[in-house]
Amino acid sequence: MPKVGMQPIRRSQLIAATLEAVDQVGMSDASIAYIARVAGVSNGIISHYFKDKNGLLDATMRHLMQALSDAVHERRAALKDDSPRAHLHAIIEGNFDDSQVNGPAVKTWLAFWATSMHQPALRRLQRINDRRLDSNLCCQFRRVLPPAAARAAARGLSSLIDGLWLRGALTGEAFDTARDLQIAYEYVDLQLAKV
Amino acid sequence: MPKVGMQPIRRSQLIAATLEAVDQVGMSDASIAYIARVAGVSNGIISHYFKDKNGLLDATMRHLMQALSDAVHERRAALKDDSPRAHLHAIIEGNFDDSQVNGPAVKTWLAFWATSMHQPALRRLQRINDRRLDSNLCCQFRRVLPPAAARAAARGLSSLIDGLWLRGALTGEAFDTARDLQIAYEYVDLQLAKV
Amino acid sequence: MPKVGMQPIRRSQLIAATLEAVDQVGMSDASIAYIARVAGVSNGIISHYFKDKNGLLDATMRHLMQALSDAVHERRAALKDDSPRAHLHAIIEGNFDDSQVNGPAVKTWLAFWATSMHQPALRRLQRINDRRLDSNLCCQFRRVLPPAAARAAARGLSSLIDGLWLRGALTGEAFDTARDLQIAYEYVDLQLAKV
Amino acid sequence: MPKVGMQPIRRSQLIAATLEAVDQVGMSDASIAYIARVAGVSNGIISHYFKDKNGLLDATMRHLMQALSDAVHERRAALKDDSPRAHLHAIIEGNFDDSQVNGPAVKTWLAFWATSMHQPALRRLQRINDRRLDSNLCCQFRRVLPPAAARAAARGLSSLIDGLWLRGALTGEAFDTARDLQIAYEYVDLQLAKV
DNA sequence: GATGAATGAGTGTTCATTCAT
DNA sequence: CATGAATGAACACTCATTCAT
Repeated sequence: MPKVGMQPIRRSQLIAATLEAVDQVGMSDASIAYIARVAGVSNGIISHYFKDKNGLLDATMRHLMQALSDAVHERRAALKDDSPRAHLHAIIEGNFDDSQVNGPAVKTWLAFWATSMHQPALRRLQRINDRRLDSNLCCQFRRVLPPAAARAAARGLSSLIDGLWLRGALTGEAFDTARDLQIAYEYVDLQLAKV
Repeated sequence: MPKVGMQPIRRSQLIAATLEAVDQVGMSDASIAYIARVAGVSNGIISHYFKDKNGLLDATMRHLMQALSDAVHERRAALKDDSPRAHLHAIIEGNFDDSQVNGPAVKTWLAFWATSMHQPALRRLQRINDRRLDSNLCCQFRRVLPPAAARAAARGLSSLIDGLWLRGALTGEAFDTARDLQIAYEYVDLQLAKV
Repeated sequence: MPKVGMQPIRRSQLIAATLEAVDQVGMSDASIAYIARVAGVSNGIISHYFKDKNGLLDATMRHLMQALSDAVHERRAALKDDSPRAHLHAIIEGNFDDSQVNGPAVKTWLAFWATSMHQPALRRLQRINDRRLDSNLCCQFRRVLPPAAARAAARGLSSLIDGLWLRGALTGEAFDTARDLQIAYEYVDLQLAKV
Repeated sequence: MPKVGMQPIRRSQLIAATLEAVDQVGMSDASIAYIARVAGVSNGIISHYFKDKNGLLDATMRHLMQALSDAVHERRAALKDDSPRAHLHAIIEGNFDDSQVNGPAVKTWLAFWATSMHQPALRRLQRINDRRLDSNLCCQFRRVLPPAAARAAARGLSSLIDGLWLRGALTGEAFDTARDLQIAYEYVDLQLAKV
C-alpha cells in the first residue's frame, strides 16, 4: 500500500522495531529480516529508508540520544529553583528517565557501547553523549566549587550515574530508580558540602 | 609426534588470541578463523579444546573474572592494616588492576556485558561477578555502618567503580587510573565519615 | 497537467539515458533506478513506456541499429559515383560514423553482443545487423568478382570492419578513425585488384 | 570428503565449471550458486579457493589467455620453416585453436570483453592480450616490410583475426575455421606481396 | 501521465561446524 | 594431536517489478 509522505512514519516505525528486536534477541541476532518482521514490513524497505543496516542503527542511536537530551532539557526548563543543586538533580533525573531505563533502550545502549569501540561513526556519537553529560555537570559544579574540584566532582557524578545505570541494566530486573536517585543525590550533596 | 600436556598451554594460547582478536576487530568480527590466525593455529583446533566458539568465549570470560578475583585477593592478602578502609582501597585497586584495564580486557568485558543480556550462561557468570564485588564492599562497610547505610554505600561504590571503568573504557585513550582511584577513595571516605 | 505526445520524447530521453548509464557504469550496473536517475525521472516510468527493462534494452539496440543503417544510407545516397568501390567506401564510412564509435555506443554494442548470446530476442536483432552488412558488401563485390570470391571478400571485409571497431573499442582511448579507414580501404583495393 | 592438496584440482574444476556455466546461461546468470552446482560442490568452496567471485573470473580469464598463449607457442616452436610467413600462419592458427573457438570459451571471452570496459583488473589483462598479438604480428611483418607498413599490416591482421573470431562467435553456429584461416592467410600474402 | 513506496526473490559472501586425513 | 577441505545456512544488500495515489 504505497502512500506518499511515509518517510517519517516508516522511520519511526523501523527505529521502534529495532529497539524491540534488540530487546528480544540481542543486537547480534537482530538481523534485518528479524527487524523487518517485527515491524511487519519487507526486508527491502530498510535500505529504502536508511540505505543500509548501519544507517538504521545510526538513526536508532541518535533517537536514544535525542530522547535523553529531551528528558534532561524538559526537567531543567521546568525548574523554578535556579540553584546548582536543582540543576544537578534535574540532570540526574533526566538520565533515569523512562526512555533511558526501559528494557529495549538499556539493551540497545549497551550494545552500542560495545560496538562503538570498533565503529568510528558510532564512537563519535558516543563521545558526544559522554561529553555532554560531563560538561553539563561540570558547569553546575563550577558555580560553587573551584575548577579542579568541579572537574573531579563532574567525573565522579557522571561515572556514578553511568555505573548505577549499568548495574541496573545488568541485573535484568526492573530498575530501582528511587534508590539509585537517592545515591546520586547524596553524592551531589557530599560534593557541594565541601564548600 | 603427540605431545603430552598441551591442553593447558593451548587453552591459554587460544584465550589470549581471543582477547587480542576482540581488541583488534571487535567481538562481532572476531571469527573463529580470525582468532585461529592470531593464535597461529588451524581453525579446527578450537572445537578440539573448547567444543565450540561459545566454549571459547565462556572460558575467556572466566579467565578475566579469575584475573580480577586474583588481583583483589592478592592486594587484600598483602594488607598489614585490617581496617575496613584498607580493605576497600584494596578492592578498588584490584578492580583497576592492569589485567582489567588494558585494551583487550576492556573491550572484551564490554562485549560480554552486552552479549550477556541474551545468553543465560554468560549472564550467570556476569551476576556472580557483580555480586561478588557488591558483597565484598558491603562486608567492609557493615563493619562500621548500619546495614541499610552499608548496603547503599556498597551499591554506590560498586556503581562508581564500574562507572569510572566504563567511562575510561569508552574514551578509547589510556586509563587515568590515578585520578579514578582518587575519586573512588574519596567516596569511601565520605561514606565512612558518616559514622 | 497531462501532456500530449510525450511518448516519443520520453522514449528518446530514456534511450539516451540508457546509453549514458552503460557508458558510466557498465551494463550490469545500469539498473533501472540508475537509468531513471540519469534521465531525471522516476523508476516507475520505464515500465510505463517500455513495459520492462528488456523492452528498454531492446529499444536501445534498435536505436543503435537504426543509426547505423541511417549512417550508411545517407552516405550511399549522396554518392555521385556509382562504382562498387565508392559504395564499399560509403558502407565502411557509415560503420565508423560517430554514432557508432562514440563511447556510450561502443560500450553498449559490446554489452549487447555479449548478452545476445543468451537472449533470443537480442540475438535475432544481432543477426539481422550482421547479415545486412555482409549482404551489402557482397552485393558490391559481386558486381566485379565471381560469386565465391565475392562472398569471401565480403566476409573478410565485414570481419575486418568489426575487428577494427572492436580493437578500437577495447583500447579505451578515442578511435583513430582515419587509420582504420585506410586499412579497410586498402583491403577493398586489394580485393578489387584481383580481377 | 576433505583431502589434502586439493587446491590445483579444485581450481581447475571450478574454472571449467565457470566456462560451462557461462556457456549455458551467460555471464550475468552464471551465479556462484549455479557454477557451484555445475561443479558439483557447495557454494562456499569458491571463496575458499578464489576468495570471491571476482577471483574466480580473474582466474578463468587468465586460464583462457594462457591457453591462447600456449596454442601459439606450440605451433611456432614446431615450425621447421623460420620465414615470417610461416610464423604469421602459426600465430593465426593458434588464435583459432580449439581452446579459443569452442562455445564456452567464445562466450566467456566475449563477456570478459564487455565487462572489462568497467573493471580495471580485467581491462589490464585484456590489454596485455591485445598487445601481445599485435606485437607478435608486427615483429614478423617488420622482417620484410618498412616499419610504418608493418604496423599497419599488424593492426589490419590482428583486427581481421578478431573480427573473424567475433563473427564466428556471434553466428552461434560452429566455426568454419577452414574458411576463416583462408581469409587470414590471404591477407598475409597480400601484405607480404607489397614488398 | 507520473510518482515513489513497497515487495520479495536472488546475489555474493561469511561463518561455525564437521570430519577424513 | 592437528590440519584444512568442505558444507550449508544465514547474512546484508540489490533489484526489477507492481501499484495506490
